[in-house]
Amino acid sequence: MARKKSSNGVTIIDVAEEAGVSYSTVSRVVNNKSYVKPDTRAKVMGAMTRLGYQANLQARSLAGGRSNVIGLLVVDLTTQYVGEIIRGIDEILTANQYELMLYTTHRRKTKESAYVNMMARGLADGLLIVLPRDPEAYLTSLRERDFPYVLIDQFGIDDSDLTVTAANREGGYAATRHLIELGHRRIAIITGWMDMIAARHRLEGYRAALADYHIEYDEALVYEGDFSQPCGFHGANHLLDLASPPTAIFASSDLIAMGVMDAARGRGIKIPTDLSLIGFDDIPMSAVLIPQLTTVRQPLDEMGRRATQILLDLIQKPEAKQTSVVLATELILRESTAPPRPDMA
Amino acid sequence: MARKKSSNGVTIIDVAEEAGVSYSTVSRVVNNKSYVKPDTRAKVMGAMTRLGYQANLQARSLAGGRSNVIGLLVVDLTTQYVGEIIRGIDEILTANQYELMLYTTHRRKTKESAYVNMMARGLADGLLIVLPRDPEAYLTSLRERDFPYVLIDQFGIDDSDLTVTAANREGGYAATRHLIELGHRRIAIITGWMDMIAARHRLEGYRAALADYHIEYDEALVYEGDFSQPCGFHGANHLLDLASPPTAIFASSDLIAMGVMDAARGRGIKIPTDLSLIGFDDIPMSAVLIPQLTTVRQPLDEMGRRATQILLDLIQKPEAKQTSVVLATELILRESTAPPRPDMA
DNA sequence: TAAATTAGTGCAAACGCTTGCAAATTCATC
DNA sequence: GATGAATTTGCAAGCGTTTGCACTAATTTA
Repeated sequence: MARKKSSNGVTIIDVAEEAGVSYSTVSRVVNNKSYVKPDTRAKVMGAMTRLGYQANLQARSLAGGRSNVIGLLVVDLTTQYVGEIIRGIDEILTANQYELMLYTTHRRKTKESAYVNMMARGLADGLLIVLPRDPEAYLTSLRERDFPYVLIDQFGIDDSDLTVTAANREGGYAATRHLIELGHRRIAIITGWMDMIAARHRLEGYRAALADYHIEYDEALVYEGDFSQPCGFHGANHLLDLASPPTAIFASSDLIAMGVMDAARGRGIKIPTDLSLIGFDDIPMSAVLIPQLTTVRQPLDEMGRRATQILLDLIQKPEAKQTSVVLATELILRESTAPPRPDMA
Repeated sequence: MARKKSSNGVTIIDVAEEAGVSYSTVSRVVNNKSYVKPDTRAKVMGAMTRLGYQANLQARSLAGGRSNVIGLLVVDLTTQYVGEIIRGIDEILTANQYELMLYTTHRRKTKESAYVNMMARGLADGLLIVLPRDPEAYLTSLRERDFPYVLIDQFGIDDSDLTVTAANREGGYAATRHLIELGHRRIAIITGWMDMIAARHRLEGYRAALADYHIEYDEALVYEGDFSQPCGFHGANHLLDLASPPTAIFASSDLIAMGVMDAARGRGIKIPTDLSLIGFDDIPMSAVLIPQLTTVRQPLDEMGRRATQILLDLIQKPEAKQTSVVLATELILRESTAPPRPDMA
């Protein structure tokens, strides 16, 4: 192995020499530990900046048993979804001097376990897991060895799992109620990918709202999608072809709603005049669509923030009890919903 | 510090004991090093799986001088752009048993340097840098200490910097020529964020094509945008308000094109009948727009792949000379372009 | 003023691994 | 059946930190 050591050398020992103290003192200064005389501290600080000292994370982690790195397990990065969450995670991590190690599982999910193990083996101090495929395998192992982790937008297998989720059910309810209150009675839903709990909860909210307002649940008005734009397009075409088409559509994601818009446009159907449309997520783009999309906002960045904070607390004060969090969703009223046309109501 | 050692214990020594060999032998097995008797190897392998051994990356890196981790420096994660690139990076990294460490710089760009230093200090074996803001500062330092890195979608400060970029100029040329060949003469462009080299190159391609076909360059037809959808919307409205409006628009990004579509729709202008539109990037969404967007495909995933491969080569065979890469862009013909209306041509 | 604290510092032993070197074993070869 | 080369293994010295323990110096306290 013709590997040159890449180390650019300046270690804690060099600093110690330069400052004329022992290396343990330097370590104490670096870590803000107890008992260092102000003079000494100053001397060491001086030496550090003079030499451009930069702690070696590897060594620190090996010796100290912690790495100041958080692992993040994610399905996929090509949607804005995760990006927003990461923005929140990042914010908290930066403020706390932690680094982020990313792993996307969009390939073989069998490798998830190996990765998690590696992480838990010293590479990371804690794990943030977004929407895992089938976490049972490694979650058990993490729990056994008491390794800190928090799940995002996914419920745990075990009650003891800490999770941060959005109030999807309430969001679905709010969206549907909004349509009902506008006067709609034939309200369709295009669901998300039903493997995901979020999709199921949004549907549950829809059903609950219908029930509360004594509107009969009609299976024909439920189109099973997968959160994507194409499924919105197809779903809308399917629904609008019904003998008795809906006057409003609740799209389980903004992407779906965009597909619906395309379909409506293709058929010369005006939104919101002829058809009301409400989305879910409030991705940035929904504010610039024409018409601007009424939707349910899901606080993704806040989810990232909260999850990270919980994880850090878990790491730093293991004795304190943490609890799962469900963040409120918010109805964002814009232009895509209106009362049904009198002749259609 | 009430930190329990999170190590779940099984080290190379445990494996050695279990297998009845010395720990150095185990190390050699793990690393596929020379000179291990097949029997011994088998015994060790057995012991490893029995004990569930998992190498401790920290220790390995400390001792061996390499970490099998690649650092990735990125501006922002909330667009698909980086996601696609990461997909490619990930592919190569996984195949080569490397891990990804992510750093997004959307906050204080002053910290970029600190991060890069930390990485270069042993945390990572190499660095992939996507679209850095102002890399001069740390690039110099990296170069000095001979630390491997590759720039993506950005040109180096120094000729010796290795970069992977797309042929933006050629793409801009191809897009414009396509419109010209359809018969358009008044062709507008909405540019990207001109701080970025890619945006400037696309514009250059546009100008070059006009020049080659002896069409006069008209500043009034150049709207300076920033790659975003809103700028496309405003740009289109501005351009279409001109006394003599364009019959075709070259949008420097698909997002811009979507904004143009919105604007056109708002004005009752049909694409491509009344106005031809071509985008750039070929984000997945552009295939599902109505009309489907003609665009110039930029191979983001391939860019990630190539950059990663170069970086790995750089690390593994430092003696081999690597060269920068410019990847071809590709004109994707779909529905949003057509010859100009006879009365407008 | 002596004894007991407390603050400040240094030494050395890990942490889990890689790797150069030397010792031991094998295997041809004569 | 010995000789030398090639193969296989083990030992020990780090890699750059953190941290418990011991020690000294500065404060209190009685």
